[in-house]
Amino acid sequence: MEKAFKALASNPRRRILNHLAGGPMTVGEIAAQFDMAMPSISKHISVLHDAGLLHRQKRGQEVIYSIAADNLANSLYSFLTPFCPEAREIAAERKLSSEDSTDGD
Amino acid sequence: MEKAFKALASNPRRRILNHLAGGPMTVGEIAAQFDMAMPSISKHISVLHDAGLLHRQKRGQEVIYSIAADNLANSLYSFLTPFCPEAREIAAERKLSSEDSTDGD
DNA sequence: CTTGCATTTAGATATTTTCCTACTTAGGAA
DNA sequence: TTCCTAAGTAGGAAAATATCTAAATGCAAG
Repeated sequence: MEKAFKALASNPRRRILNHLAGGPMTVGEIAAQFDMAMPSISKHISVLHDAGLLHRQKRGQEVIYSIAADNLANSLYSFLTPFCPEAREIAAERKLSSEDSTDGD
Repeated sequence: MEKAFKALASNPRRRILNHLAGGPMTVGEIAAQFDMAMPSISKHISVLHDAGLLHRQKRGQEVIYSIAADNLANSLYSFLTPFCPEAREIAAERKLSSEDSTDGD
Protein backbone atom coordinates (compact mmCIF):
# COMPACT_ATOMS: atom_id res chain seq x y z
CA MET A 1 0.00 0.00 0.00
CA GLU A 2 2.94 2.24 0.69
CA LYS A 3 3.99 1.75 -2.91
CA ALA A 4 0.52 2.41 -4.25
CA PHE A 5 0.22 5.73 -2.47
CA LYS A 6 3.71 6.80 -3.47
CA ALA A 7 2.89 5.87 -7.03
CA LEU A 8 -0.31 7.92 -6.94
CA ALA A 9 1.41 10.97 -5.49
CA SER A 10 2.65 12.14 -8.85
CA ASN A 11 0.80 14.09 -11.47
CA PRO A 12 2.38 12.42 -14.49
CA ARG A 13 1.61 9.02 -13.00
CA ARG A 14 -2.02 9.83 -12.35
CA ARG A 15 -2.23 11.16 -15.89
CA ILE A 16 -0.84 7.89 -17.17
CA LEU A 17 -3.58 6.04 -15.31
CA ASN A 18 -6.18 8.33 -16.78
CA HIS A 19 -4.94 7.70 -20.28
CA LEU A 20 -5.00 4.00 -19.64
CA ALA A 21 -8.59 4.28 -18.50
CA GLY A 22 -9.36 4.44 -22.22
CA GLY A 23 -7.87 0.99 -22.73
CA PRO A 24 -4.51 -0.81 -22.88
CA MET A 25 -1.61 1.01 -24.52
CA THR A 26 2.01 0.55 -25.43
CA VAL A 27 4.69 2.62 -23.74
CA GLY A 28 5.13 4.60 -26.93
CA GLU A 29 1.44 5.46 -27.14
CA ILE A 30 1.48 6.64 -23.56
CA ALA A 31 4.65 8.62 -24.06
CA ALA A 32 3.14 10.36 -27.09
CA GLN A 33 0.72 12.13 -24.75
CA PHE A 34 3.51 13.70 -22.73
CA ASP A 35 6.16 16.29 -23.32
CA MET A 36 8.71 14.21 -21.48
CA ALA A 37 11.59 12.00 -22.53
CA MET A 38 10.83 8.35 -23.08
CA PRO A 39 12.98 7.04 -20.22
CA SER A 40 11.16 9.27 -17.76
CA ILE A 41 7.82 7.89 -18.88
CA SER A 42 9.20 4.39 -18.74
CA LYS A 43 10.29 5.00 -15.17
CA HIS A 44 6.89 6.32 -14.16
CA ILE A 45 5.24 3.31 -15.71
CA SER A 46 7.52 0.97 -13.86
CA VAL A 47 6.72 2.70 -10.58
CA LEU A 48 3.03 2.13 -11.26
CA HIS A 49 3.64 -1.46 -12.28
CA ASP A 50 5.80 -2.07 -9.25
CA ALA A 51 2.97 -0.81 -7.07
CA GLY A 52 0.68 -3.42 -8.63
CA LEU A 53 -1.39 -0.76 -10.35
CA LEU A 54 -0.66 -1.88 -13.92
CA HIS A 55 -0.72 -5.14 -15.81
CA ARG A 56 2.08 -5.80 -18.27
CA GLN A 57 1.91 -7.81 -21.45
CA LYS A 58 4.47 -8.19 -24.19
CA ARG A 59 3.57 -8.26 -27.88
CA GLY A 60 6.66 -8.65 -30.02
CA GLN A 61 8.97 -5.83 -29.13
CA GLU A 62 6.17 -3.73 -27.69
CA VAL A 63 5.03 -3.72 -24.11
CA ILE A 64 1.36 -3.16 -23.46
CA TYR A 65 0.19 -1.82 -20.14
CA SER A 66 -3.31 -1.75 -18.74
CA ILE A 67 -4.84 -0.71 -15.45
CA ALA A 68 -5.03 -3.22 -12.62
CA ALA A 69 -8.33 -1.71 -11.53
CA ASP A 70 -8.88 -4.25 -8.81
CA ASN A 71 -5.65 -3.52 -7.04
CA LEU A 72 -6.15 0.17 -7.42
CA ALA A 73 -9.65 -0.01 -5.96
CA ASN A 74 -8.73 -2.46 -3.23
CA SER A 75 -5.80 -0.37 -2.05
CA LEU A 76 -7.90 2.74 -1.73
CA TYR A 77 -10.94 1.01 -0.23
CA SER A 78 -8.95 -0.83 2.36
CA PHE A 79 -7.16 2.35 3.28
CA LEU A 80 -10.48 4.13 3.66
CA THR A 81 -11.96 1.37 5.79
CA PRO A 82 -11.04 2.82 9.19
CA PHE A 83 -12.55 6.17 8.32
CA CYS A 84 -15.61 5.46 6.31
CA PRO A 85 -18.38 2.86 6.89
CA GLU A 86 -19.39 2.52 3.24
CA ALA A 87 -15.80 1.78 2.28
CA ARG A 88 -15.77 -0.96 4.90
CA GLU A 89 -18.81 -2.61 3.31
CA ILE A 90 -17.43 -2.31 -0.18
CA ALA A 91 -14.02 -3.60 0.83
CA ALA A 92 -15.68 -6.62 2.44
CA GLU A 93 -17.76 -7.32 -0.65
CA ARG A 94 -14.79 -7.01 -2.95
CA LYS A 95 -12.80 -9.33 -0.77
CA LEU A 96 -15.56 -11.94 -0.91
CA SER A 97 -16.14 -11.74 -4.65
CA SER A 98 -12.47 -12.05 -5.50
CA GLU A 99 -10.81 -14.62 -3.29
CA ASP A 100 -7.47 -14.25 -5.08
CA SER A 101 -5.33 -13.07 -2.20
CA THR A 102 -3.17 -10.46 -3.80
CA ASP A 103 -1.08 -7.99 -1.93
CA GLY A 104 -0.60 -7.35 1.70
CA ASP A 105 1.35 -4.48 3.06
CA MET B 1 -6.46 16.37 -5.14
CA GLU B 2 -2.79 16.73 -5.91
CA LYS B 3 -2.29 17.84 -2.32
CA ALA B 4 -4.37 15.00 -0.93
CA PHE B 5 -2.36 12.35 -2.74
CA LYS B 6 0.94 13.95 -1.81
CA ALA B 7 -0.23 14.07 1.78
CA LEU B 8 -1.19 10.40 1.72
CA ALA B 9 2.12 9.32 0.20
CA SER B 10 3.89 9.32 3.54
CA ASN B 11 3.90 6.62 6.15
CA PRO B 12 3.97 8.93 9.16
CA ARG B 13 1.07 10.90 7.73
CA ARG B 14 -1.05 7.83 7.11
CA ARG B 15 -0.24 6.73 10.65
CA ILE B 16 -1.44 10.07 11.94
CA LEU B 17 -4.72 9.57 10.13
CA ASN B 18 -5.04 6.11 11.60
CA HIS B 19 -4.50 7.41 15.10
CA LEU B 20 -7.09 10.09 14.51
CA ALA B 21 -9.54 7.43 13.41
CA GLY B 22 -9.92 6.79 17.16
CA GLY B 23 -11.16 10.33 17.68
CA PRO B 24 -9.94 13.94 17.82
CA MET B 25 -6.54 14.58 19.39
CA THR B 26 -4.18 17.39 20.26
CA VAL B 27 -0.85 17.71 18.50
CA GLY B 28 0.88 16.55 21.66
CA GLU B 29 -1.24 13.41 21.88
CA ILE B 30 -0.48 12.59 18.30
CA ALA B 31 3.22 13.26 18.73
CA ALA B 32 3.33 10.96 21.76
CA GLN B 33 2.70 8.02 19.42
CA PHE B 34 5.79 8.77 17.37
CA ASP B 35 9.51 8.67 17.90
CA MET B 36 9.94 11.91 16.04
CA ALA B 37 10.56 15.51 17.05
CA MET B 38 7.52 17.70 17.61
CA PRO B 39 8.18 20.11 14.76
CA SER B 40 8.31 17.21 12.34
CA ILE B 41 4.92 15.98 13.52
CA SER B 42 3.59 19.49 13.42
CA LYS B 43 4.72 19.76 9.82
CA HIS B 44 3.10 16.47 8.84
CA ILE B 45 -0.12 17.58 10.46
CA SER B 46 -0.06 20.84 8.59
CA VAL B 47 0.47 19.03 5.30
CA LEU B 48 -2.61 16.93 6.05
CA HIS B 49 -4.58 19.98 7.10
CA ASP B 50 -3.47 21.89 4.04
CA ALA B 51 -4.73 19.04 1.90
CA GLY B 52 -8.14 19.39 3.51
CA LEU B 53 -7.83 16.05 5.24
CA LEU B 54 -8.00 17.34 8.82
CA HIS B 55 -10.22 19.69 10.75
CA ARG B 56 -8.59 22.08 13.19
CA GLN B 57 -10.02 23.48 16.39
CA LYS B 58 -8.35 25.49 19.12
CA ARG B 59 -9.00 24.92 22.81
CA GLY B 60 -6.95 27.30 24.90
CA GLN B 61 -3.37 26.81 23.92
CA GLU B 62 -4.03 23.36 22.52
CA VAL B 63 -4.95 22.59 18.96
CA ILE B 64 -7.24 19.66 18.35
CA TYR B 65 -7.23 17.88 15.02
CA SER B 66 -9.78 15.46 13.66
CA ILE B 67 -10.24 13.65 10.39
CA ALA B 68 -12.12 15.35 7.57
CA ALA B 69 -13.54 12.00 6.52
CA ASP B 70 -15.73 13.48 3.83
CA ASN B 71 -12.88 15.14 2.02
CA LEU B 72 -10.73 12.08 2.37
CA ALA B 73 -13.43 9.82 0.97
CA ASN B 74 -14.48 12.23 -1.76
CA SER B 75 -10.94 12.67 -3.00
CA LEU B 76 -10.37 8.96 -3.31
CA TYR B 77 -13.79 8.14 -4.74
CA SER B 78 -13.64 10.83 -7.35
CA PHE B 79 -10.17 9.73 -8.34
CA LEU B 80 -11.40 6.14 -8.67
CA THR B 81 -14.39 7.14 -10.76
CA PRO B 82 -12.78 6.69 -14.20
CA PHE B 83 -11.58 3.22 -13.31
CA CYS B 84 -14.29 1.66 -11.27
CA PRO B 85 -18.09 1.67 -11.76
CA GLU B 86 -19.00 1.23 -8.10
CA ALA B 87 -16.86 4.25 -7.20
CA ARG B 88 -18.74 6.25 -9.80
CA GLU B 89 -22.04 5.40 -8.14
CA ILE B 90 -20.77 6.15 -4.69
CA ALA B 91 -19.18 9.41 -5.75
CA ALA B 92 -22.48 10.46 -7.31
CA GLU B 93 -24.42 9.57 -4.17
CA ARG B 94 -22.00 11.41 -1.93
CA LYS B 95 -22.20 14.43 -4.14
CA LEU B 96 -25.99 14.43 -3.95
CA SER B 97 -26.17 14.05 -0.20
CA SER B 98 -23.59 16.77 0.33
CA GLU B 99 -25.67 19.14 -1.79
CA ASP B 100 -28.66 18.22 0.39
CA SER B 101 -27.15 18.64 3.80
CA THR B 102 -24.94 21.66 3.74
CA ASP B 103 -22.98 20.62 6.81
CA GLY B 104 -20.22 23.12 6.99
CA ASP B 105 -16.67 22.49 8.11
C1' DC C 1 24.78 -11.22 -39.01
C1' DT C 2 23.32 -6.55 -39.35
C1' DT C 3 19.99 -3.03 -39.11
C1' DG C 4 16.12 -0.69 -37.08
C1' DC C 5 12.67 0.09 -33.67
C1' DA C 6 10.65 -0.18 -28.77
C1' DT C 7 11.81 -0.23 -24.31
C1' DT C 8 14.77 -0.22 -20.38
C1' DT C 9 19.04 0.73 -17.67
C1' DA C 10 22.95 3.76 -16.15
C1' DG C 11 24.81 7.83 -14.62
C1' DA C 12 24.58 12.76 -13.73
C1' DT C 13 22.27 16.77 -11.98
C1' DA C 14 18.55 19.60 -10.09
C1' DT C 15 14.65 19.75 -7.24
C1' DT C 16 11.82 18.22 -3.39
C1' DT C 17 11.04 16.04 0.91
C1' DT C 18 12.20 14.78 5.49
C1' DC C 19 13.90 15.56 9.74
C1' DC C 20 16.60 17.82 13.15
C1' DT C 21 17.90 21.84 16.49
C1' DA C 22 17.05 26.42 17.80
C1' DC C 23 13.91 30.01 18.17
C1' DT C 24 9.29 32.37 18.16
C1' DT C 25 4.38 32.86 19.17
C1' DA C 26 0.50 32.45 22.05
C1' DG C 27 -2.34 31.11 26.02
C1' DG C 28 -2.93 30.36 30.98
C1' DA C 29 -1.48 30.91 35.80
C1' DA C 30 1.24 32.80 39.73
C1' DT D 1 5.01 41.14 34.61
C1' DT D 2 7.23 36.60 34.60
C1' DC D 3 7.15 31.68 34.07
C1' DC D 4 5.60 27.47 31.94
C1' DT D 5 3.67 24.78 28.37
C1' DA D 6 1.64 23.80 23.51
C1' DA D 7 2.22 24.59 18.89
C1' DG D 8 4.38 26.47 14.92
C1' DT D 9 8.36 28.73 12.17
C1' DA D 10 13.17 29.13 10.35
C1' DG D 11 17.18 27.35 8.53
C1' DG D 12 19.99 23.74 7.11
C1' DA D 13 21.84 18.81 6.32
C1' DA D 14 20.77 14.38 4.38
C1' DA D 15 17.99 11.41 1.66
C1' DA D 16 14.76 10.58 -1.91
C1' DT D 17 12.69 11.82 -6.52
C1' DA D 18 12.45 13.55 -11.18
C1' DT D 19 14.40 14.28 -15.32
C1' DC D 20 17.75 14.36 -18.87
C1' DT D 21 21.30 12.20 -22.31
C1' DA D 22 23.80 8.24 -23.65
C1' DA D 23 24.22 3.44 -23.81
C1' DA D 24 22.29 -1.24 -23.51
C1' DT D 25 18.78 -4.85 -24.26
C1' DG D 26 15.31 -7.43 -26.76
C1' DC D 27 12.82 -8.53 -30.88
C1' DA D 28 11.77 -8.94 -35.77
C1' DA D 29 12.95 -8.46 -40.61
C1' DG D 30 16.17 -8.41 -44.46
